[in-house]
Amino acid sequence: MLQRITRTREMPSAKYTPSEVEPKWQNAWAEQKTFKTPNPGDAGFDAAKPKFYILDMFPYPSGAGLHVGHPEGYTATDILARYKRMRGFNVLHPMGWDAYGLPAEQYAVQTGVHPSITTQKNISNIKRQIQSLGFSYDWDREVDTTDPKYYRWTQWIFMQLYKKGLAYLAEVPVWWCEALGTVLANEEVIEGRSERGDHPCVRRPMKQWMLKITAYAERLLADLESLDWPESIKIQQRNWIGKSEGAEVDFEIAGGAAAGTRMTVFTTRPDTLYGATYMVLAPEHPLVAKVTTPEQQAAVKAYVVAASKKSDLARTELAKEKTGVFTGGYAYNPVFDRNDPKAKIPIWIADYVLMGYGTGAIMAVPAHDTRDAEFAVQFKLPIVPVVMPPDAWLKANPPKAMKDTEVRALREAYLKAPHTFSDFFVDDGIAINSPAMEGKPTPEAKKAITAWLAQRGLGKATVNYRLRDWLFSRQRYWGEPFPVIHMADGSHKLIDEKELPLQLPEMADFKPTGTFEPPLSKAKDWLKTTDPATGQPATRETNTMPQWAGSCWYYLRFLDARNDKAAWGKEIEKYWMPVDLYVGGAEHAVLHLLYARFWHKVLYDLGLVSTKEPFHRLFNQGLITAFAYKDKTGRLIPTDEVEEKGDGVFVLKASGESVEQIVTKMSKSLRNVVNPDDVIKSHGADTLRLYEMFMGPLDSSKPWNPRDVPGVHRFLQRAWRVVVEDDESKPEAGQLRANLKAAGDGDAELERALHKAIKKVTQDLDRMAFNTAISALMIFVNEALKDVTKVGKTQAERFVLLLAPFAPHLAEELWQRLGHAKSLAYEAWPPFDEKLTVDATKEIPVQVNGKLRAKIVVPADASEDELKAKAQEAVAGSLEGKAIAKLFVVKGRLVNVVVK
RNA sequence: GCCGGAGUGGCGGAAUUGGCAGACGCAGUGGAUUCAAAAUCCACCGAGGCUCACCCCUCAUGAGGGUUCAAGUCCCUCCUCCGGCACCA
Repeated sequence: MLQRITRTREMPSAKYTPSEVEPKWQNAWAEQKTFKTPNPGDAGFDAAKPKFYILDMFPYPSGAGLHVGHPEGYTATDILARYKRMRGFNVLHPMGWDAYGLPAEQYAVQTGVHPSITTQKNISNIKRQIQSLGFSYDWDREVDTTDPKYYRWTQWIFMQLYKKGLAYLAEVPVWWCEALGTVLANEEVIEGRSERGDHPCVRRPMKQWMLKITAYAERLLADLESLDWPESIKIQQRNWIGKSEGAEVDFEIAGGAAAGTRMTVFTTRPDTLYGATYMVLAPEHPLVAKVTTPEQQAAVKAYVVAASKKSDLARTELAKEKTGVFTGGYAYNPVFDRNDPKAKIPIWIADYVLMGYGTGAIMAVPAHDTRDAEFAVQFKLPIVPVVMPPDAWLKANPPKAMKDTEVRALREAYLKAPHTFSDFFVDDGIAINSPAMEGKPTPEAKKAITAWLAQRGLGKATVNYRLRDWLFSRQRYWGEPFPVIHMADGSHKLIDEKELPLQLPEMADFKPTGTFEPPLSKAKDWLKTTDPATGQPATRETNTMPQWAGSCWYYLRFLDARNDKAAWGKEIEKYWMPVDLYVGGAEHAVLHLLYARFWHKVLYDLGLVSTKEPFHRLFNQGLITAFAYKDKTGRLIPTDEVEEKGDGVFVLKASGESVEQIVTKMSKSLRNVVNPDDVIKSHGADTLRLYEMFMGPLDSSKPWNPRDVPGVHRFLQRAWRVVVEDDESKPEAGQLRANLKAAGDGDAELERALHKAIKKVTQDLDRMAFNTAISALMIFVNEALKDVTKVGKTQAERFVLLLAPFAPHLAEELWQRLGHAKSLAYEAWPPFDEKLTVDATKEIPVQVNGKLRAKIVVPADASEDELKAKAQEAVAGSLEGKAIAKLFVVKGRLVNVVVK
């Protein structure tokens, strides 16, 4: 009896059963450490092989677990990792956890459960989910940013930045969220409310740690050129860095208390200097108090106070109308003689000028700048044209009364009254009313006036960046503590490296302090320390680092994750870096990718890494969306309230009212969220992997259609059937098909189909076109199942290897059943013969005057003459009585006969 | 407003350099198998027309124009959707 049960268990299944096959192989890979990757110097390391570092953006282990968007990118990288191993690469493919984050801390505030407990629980859940998909990560390299063994080195890198003078304390305005009791990063606040919880936030100045990313602005911009990244991401980074070239120009204040003081403005259009009819200072500008006359004092003060209460946002988005106040003061425009009445121009303050950019002061040229124009119109300030637009512009934007007027008249009108034209001219033209550069085109005029100013010590060419320094501290508990102490005299210094990691104090109470002090200020014992160098009492920094810190360098820790002597080994870094392919969502286009590049460049300057850039190639996967429905009033309807009535017609179950199918982000309220666990349970991990890749191109967003999942599952069943007899009514059920038991070449036509598939899959993997690669596999299986007894053993084997990166569990099972004891993970990728990828004969379309008229069957390599002859024969009927004007023959493609 | 990206059957999507538009999958229709069903297999499956049996014809890749023997693909104008930035002088 016992024996019988054992025998039954050992009997291989006849049917494709993912729930048996998948855990079996996941366990085998884990036990045998199939995907453990040796480093240079380790046993088993083969230096002769080329390297491939393929990285996923590591996830935040949220309590909600994985959604189907995560496995999309992870599956793509896993397929490529497996493929590259089979192509003979040393593949580095790690995974870890970006585990600091606000949710765990908020949960701690509500429940008192320590964030590390919540975090570990979430990590183990999400790790289970990731492992259930059969990804080939080297789990011996797993990292967790909240692990002291990891953040010790995050703190160490901060110390390097500090020592280089790239970290400093500054009083800056930050978002304070009363309800959450913390400061939030700009990106965590949307329209003045917290992203999480939707609580109101206010701007207030606080002392914060800043990192001097602006010192690297030029290199961060220039080195983008060398990267194989999506152009859209590069453009976003360029915009964010916002380089603009122009000039600084000094204006001297005329009269009053500040007479003679120089006021410097930044402009990208020094060529319009003769058109500057007023000046504007940001309300926070230090010269405001000095230039304001006693009569204007009250009005200016009121405006400055009002502006300080507005957030940056209110100053921009809500302010459709320009506001400002005249200070009563004047300045001399340096291009005019002091005695010239045009030289003296009024100084205003207005909040459309920002203190944080350039010098916080501008020269206003209303004729050639839309913002200045709006302001000038509002406050009736003079508008002087100094750039003559091209004729085409004048004709396209004439004053209302001057439509169809000739250009000469338009030019005269422009000189007299540019504001009467339908738009203000802000582009390049010819300098006018500008003696120092009269008649010069804008680019030359800029050079001329900049040189003119420099000669007289009145200005110089300057480059400005929009990029600001990085606000690097948060008033939170759950983050890396700064390795910094503050002395009684207000100075600060780094702690000793031997003290690392500086661990977070254990706390029972995570509630906000109720003041602006961070939660760590409550850990009194931890707070007080002494400076070992001087023996003086000192206090620890109570801010913690932002979540970005840990993710700025995790790709480096993966190289040498268990090293407790250094953050990573030098030789190891040299071997693996840079990351060859980095895959993740486009939401990190700017922040994470810019911060990581910044740190990497600092490490490069310190000689700690060997490459200038961390991520050579970047690929953004698209969003996975879902279907929902919309009724006539535009109301969104959850999926489960709708049924389909044939071809694209959907109606409400309750009323029968017809609704429209639309695509949305997955959301709980629309009940269209897909949980990967459910898909694995119903169809298996290989089906989930395959469906995610089959949906469409990796980089485009596409809707999840539950109805399509069984389609790819059926394909896997068919693939199984190529190898295994699955008819349970037959005595040989569950066995290898008879034609596969002995070596054999298989069918010659099928061999061609196989070579076609190998070629297509190989080429498609090289261009990351997974959907079409899978389609090629399907075509082969369809071909093979036309007569499954014709499949030869090596054909089956090569097909299984081809399938392996996509559906690794199924492939391993079939590989084993084909008689192999070892995993196929390191088997050589099957080669193809170009000659066998084309059929012996080909069907060629024949067109007459571009319209399809016939098809001819010719040998694949038929000559042009042969095609010509056959084609004319085929369309003889259509050619009757007509003269052939021309004959186009595209070899192997088509013939087009042009007749008159 | 500015900068990107995209519009192809009922649905997801294919289509090397301009060369048969709709690969592959889903859904649908008809049939085989079955006591029946599931599963599986076979056939059909853009729209319209034709003496819808066979052949064949016309139209069709968001709209309109253009270049070309030939346009989903190249050029111009416009529309719609998605993403990013938003007074940066």
